[in-house]
Amino acid sequence: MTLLVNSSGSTKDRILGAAELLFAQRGFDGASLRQLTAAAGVNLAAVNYHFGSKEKLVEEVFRRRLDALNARRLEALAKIAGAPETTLEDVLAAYIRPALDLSHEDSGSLFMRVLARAFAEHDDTLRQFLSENYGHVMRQFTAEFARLLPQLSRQELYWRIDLVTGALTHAMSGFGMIQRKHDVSELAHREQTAQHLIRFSVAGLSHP
Amino acid sequence: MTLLVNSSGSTKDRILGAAELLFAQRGFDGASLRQLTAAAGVNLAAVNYHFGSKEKLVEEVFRRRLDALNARRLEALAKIAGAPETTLEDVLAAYIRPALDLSHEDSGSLFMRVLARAFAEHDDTLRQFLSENYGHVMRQFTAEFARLLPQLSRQELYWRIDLVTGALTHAMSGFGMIQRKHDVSELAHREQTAQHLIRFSVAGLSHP
DNA sequence: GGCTGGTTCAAACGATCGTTTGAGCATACG
DNA sequence: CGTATGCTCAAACGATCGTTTGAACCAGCC
Repeated sequence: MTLLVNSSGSTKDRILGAAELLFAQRGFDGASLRQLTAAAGVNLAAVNYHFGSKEKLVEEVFRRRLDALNARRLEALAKIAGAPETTLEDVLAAYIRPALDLSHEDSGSLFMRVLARAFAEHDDTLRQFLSENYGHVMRQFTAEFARLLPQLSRQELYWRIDLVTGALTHAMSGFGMIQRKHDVSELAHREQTAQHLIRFSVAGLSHP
Repeated sequence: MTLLVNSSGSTKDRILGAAELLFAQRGFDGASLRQLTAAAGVNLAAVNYHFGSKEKLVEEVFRRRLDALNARRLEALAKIAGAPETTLEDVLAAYIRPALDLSHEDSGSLFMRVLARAFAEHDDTLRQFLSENYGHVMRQFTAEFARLLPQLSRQELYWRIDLVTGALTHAMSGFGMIQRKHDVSELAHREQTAQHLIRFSVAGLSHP
């Protein structure tokens, strides 16, 4: 069905691109290395040669996007964290905007779908990988939320962050897929989406 | 690893129970019919004999729970829909409480996990099945939300409902799994959870 | 008893899975 | 030129997949 993804680029990059697409469409188990390498236009053995195993390939698909994404998130957070005039909107924007930006670079929107899948899977190996490598990001954001919402108990705060995370993950996994009206520019659409997500999250986090 | 689920009951029920558990743990592709029938303590061929195929079994796992769940939701909604004194809290309670109740019947909490998986998978066959059979439920709730939030545009309302749905699906897929403090009764825990979800959803739907 | 329809069973079907192998190819360096 | 080194390739490995088959079993009914 799907033929040739990314006919240019190195073998590793072609594999990563095809993996992102097929993992998003059919899941980690559903997408086979044969479908994947056929779509990438590379030999079947190339996956094990370059990545070692299918599981390592999955991790690399995450690493390639999350390293950059979370770096941008932390960079944006660092600019505002601790400042007295910082608002909840600012912190949420630091978390949300880098993800929406990614969704409009090359085929980054597919990645948010892959991320949503990983979120729904309660696979221990994958969860541990994500927690070990990117757990500190959520920890820093949580600390800033706690500072801006001192009236909330720890338990209450965790509940709300969990719910917001679920909402954002779900929403962003569909973003970039929906048909956009032709008279709305991509940038305006992204800005509108950001506003929806941010306002919703502010309301969910800070309600009395 | 997993041995014998539901050693009593009919063959069909044993299969459905084991399927719910393994689909929740390993996904629809990840759980094989051999693991499944071994856990159920039935013969491998029993799945195809009773259900026709693995895909039909998946549908039956959904049907068994969703028929009852959505019937209860609509029943609760019917009691309050259209009434002048009905609040957003009431409508959200009609949607949320039946799901939390299910999570504390037998192994119903596993089902919410399966549902969350189906939500993350963008598989067309499964989505169509759910939409055809249970789409009217969300449509009725949406109509009532629209009535109670007349100030919102259609587009704005859909955005908020989508975000709330994502939050609830995520939260309920983890509910029943978390370790509960021993000094908190099950009923109190469920009520506390319901309050969290309802208040969050009200804030997300009705913020200015 | 004999027969029937519903159910279970072990065994096998072809297909597909992730992974490994060893030969072949290209480029770079002595 | 010779020979390493990094990479690609077709082919095969054993394992496991969903599904099918045909015999065996077992109630209930004539």
